[in-house]
This record gives sequence, structure tokens and C-alpha cells, in this order.
Amino acid sequence: MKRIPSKTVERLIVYRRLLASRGDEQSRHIYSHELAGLARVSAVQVRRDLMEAGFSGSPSRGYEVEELLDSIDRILDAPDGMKAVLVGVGNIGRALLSFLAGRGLKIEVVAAFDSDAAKIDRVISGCRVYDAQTLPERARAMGAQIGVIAVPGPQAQAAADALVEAGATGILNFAPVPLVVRTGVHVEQVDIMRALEKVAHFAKQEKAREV
Amino acid sequence: MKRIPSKTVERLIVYRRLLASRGDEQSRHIYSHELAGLARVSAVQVRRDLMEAGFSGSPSRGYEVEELLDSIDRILDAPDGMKAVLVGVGNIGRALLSFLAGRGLKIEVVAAFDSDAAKIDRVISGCRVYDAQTLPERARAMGAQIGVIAVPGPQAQAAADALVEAGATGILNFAPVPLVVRTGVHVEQVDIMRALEKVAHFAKQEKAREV
DNA sequence: GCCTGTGAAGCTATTCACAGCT
DNA sequence: AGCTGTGAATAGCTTCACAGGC
Repeated sequence: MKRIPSKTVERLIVYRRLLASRGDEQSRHIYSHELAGLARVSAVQVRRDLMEAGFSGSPSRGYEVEELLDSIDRILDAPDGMKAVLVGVGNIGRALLSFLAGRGLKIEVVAAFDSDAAKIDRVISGCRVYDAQTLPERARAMGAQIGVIAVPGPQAQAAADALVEAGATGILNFAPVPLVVRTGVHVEQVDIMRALEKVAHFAKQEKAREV
Repeated sequence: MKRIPSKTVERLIVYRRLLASRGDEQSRHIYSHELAGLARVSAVQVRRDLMEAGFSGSPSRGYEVEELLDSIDRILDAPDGMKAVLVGVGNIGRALLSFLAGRGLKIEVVAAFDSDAAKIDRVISGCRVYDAQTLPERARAMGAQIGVIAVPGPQAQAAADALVEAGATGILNFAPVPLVVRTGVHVEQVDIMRALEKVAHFAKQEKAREV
């Protein structure tokens, strides 16, 4: 299967979400400029992305929504879903679990791990918490392809190593630490403090321009 | 002041963090390839970034760490700090507050807002929660330049409008919704579910390659 | 020899401009 | 007339390659 650029993948995820949450009373078709308006990107950007996705519309009525959704699903999702495990059940971990709970997404968090005895064996948003010691065997046994790291910085690399050992090929890292993994493992960094500092910087710039 | 590219700003934040957390027993100087190793980027990338930042090293001993930190501070931070308000005290909001609490960062969260009566007037990680109704006046009175949106999607745009009305020039948005703001306001999107779906997609690809 | 600083090249991402269809 | 699909142009970002200095 053709490789889709990273940025395009991000937008396809957004398009899918927007299309799926459109009211059912909406038209069965949508024009690139309409979808662009919802996603706050340019119309040509939408057309490019859908082109990358190998999807075509018709000049007369635009893109057929159901087909488009199927098409995006086919590209983004694995046919039989993906299993993820969460390492670190702090605020972020809990936020993630509560988002995913119920939502019939193709990604299921099958286990959480923590080294805090007070959390072990609890069930949070339908997900059981296990002793972090048991991560490598358990994650492997459960067939988890994705690991979510939500532990404090100093423990993040160890968590990553354990996840890779368990066979994960994708890691979502909330710890503010650059991870080292062998090739063949995709790491996605979500650095909240960095995002905040970045906003602060540009807010300062905008402020200065305001005069 | 010269505009620094977005990606460079992100890395400067990471460099600063890495340098600041280096043990004190470390050398007073650092070479581009050393910093690059810590940040998991290329050495030439580091040199370019520091060049953008208007900072120079010496070929013989590299970059002087203290000076470099000062230099990055001068670029990234506002001299008298920045004030932020948080809208939505859920898991993400709490995570953010607990990260920032104590940490003597140049960004201070001076107030939080929520519409849940059970949360109003509570103090979380040293930050008081106010009624969301009072946001525009209170945020303006407090001089908040940054707004952090951590409410459910459907309420995000209203929160953004209120923040802009209150005079914010930077918004950090955790809601999975593209925001519309007038020019002169910088929006930074942190989309956790999108990040997870993105990891899932690339994990799938890596898996497929694994054969 | 090993470093920094940087022009030039290469790569990725976005937008422009327009041909072609209905 | 208004849409899609896309080559060509542009902009933004990263790496290459090397001059210059201890």
C-alpha cells in the first residue's frame, strides 16, 4: 500500500471526524470547499489530500460522503482494529481512557500499567490497571501493537524499551523526553509543556505586533 | 525582533529543557553534536537553530551553556512572564495544572474556569476555579494573554471567543475542533485523539513492513 | 583533526493556475 | 458557471558540503 504523507494522514483523520459528526440530515455529497471550511484548510488542500488517498469526486456533486468515509477508514484503520496499552495512569492517561471508553473506535486500550500499588488492579474507564513489572509479557500476550507512554520523563525510555520488547510498532509519547527506538517503530510525540511554551512565545509576538 | 520559524521555536524549547536538566557536574560548554544527541536531531540542525536564534559558539569549545540558556530565554520568554487561564477543569486541565505547579516557569496559570458547580471555588494545584460565566471580565482584569481550552468539543469555539474577547493573543486548544479566531491570535492545536489515530496508522504500516 | 557557520542543494508541503467535465 | 484533478511554481524545512578557525 502506498505511503501517505504524515501531514495528509493528520488531515484525513480530521476530515473523517468532521464528516462522521455531520448531522444525518446533511447531503450525501460534499464539495471540497465545504469540507475545507469545516476543517479550516484550503479547498485545494482537501482535493490534494483526497487525491493522495486515491479517492475521486465528481465535478458536478463533489465527493460522496459514505464512500469517502469508507475510503479513509480503509487507509487509516487496520481491518481488525488495533490494540493499545497505556503505561502510566496519571491525569493524561485517565483523560485518554475516558475519551476512548465507549467511543466505538478501531483502537482499543486493552490494559493499563502503573507501578503505584494503589492503582494496581483498579479498573478505570473499563480498563484494568496491572503492575508495570508485568508489562512486557502481558502486552505481548495481549497482542498490543500500540503503546501509550504517560509516565514522568525519567521513566519514559524504560517504558519505551519494554513496549518495543513486547512487540509494539507504534508509540504515543506524552513524556517530555525524546525517545530512542529501533527502526521499524513509529514514535509520535505529544509534548504538552512544549506546546504551552510555544503558544506563550507566539502570544508574546502577537502582543508586540498589536501596537 | 526577528521572527523565528515555528519548528525552530519547538526545538529551542527542547534544547533549553535538556540543558537546564543536565547535571551541574557537566561541562560549562557543549558541542552541537552533543546537544543533538540529547535532542535526537542532527548536529547541523542544532547549529542552524542556534544561528536562527542569533547565538554563536566557538569552534574550539562549542557553545557556552549559561549564555545559551539566557539567549533562549530572551527569545522565548516575555521579560515579565506570561499569565494564562485554563478553561475546563477535566483530566487534561488538571494534568496541565499539576505540571505547572511549583515549576518556576515563566508561565503562570492565574485562574481556571468551569461551568460545573461542583468544581467552582475549588483550588486545584494552587489554582482557583471560577464560574465560566465570569471568564471574559475576569480574564481581562487579570491580564491573561494565554488561554488554554480543555473543554469538550462543542464548547470549544465559545471558549475561544470568550478568550479573544478577554484579550488573549495565544490559545492552546485541546479540544478536537478547528477554531476560528481573528488574525493576531495564535492558536496551537494539541489533538490527542488524532495523535493516537496517527500512531495507529503508522504502527499498522510498520507491522506490514515487518514481514 | 574536529569544531562552527553557512551557501547551495534536496526534500516536503502548500498554493497557483488552468485544463477538462457536467 | 462551478466543480474536480493536477502540472508547475512557491514556500518552508532539512541536509550536504565545505570554508575558516583553533
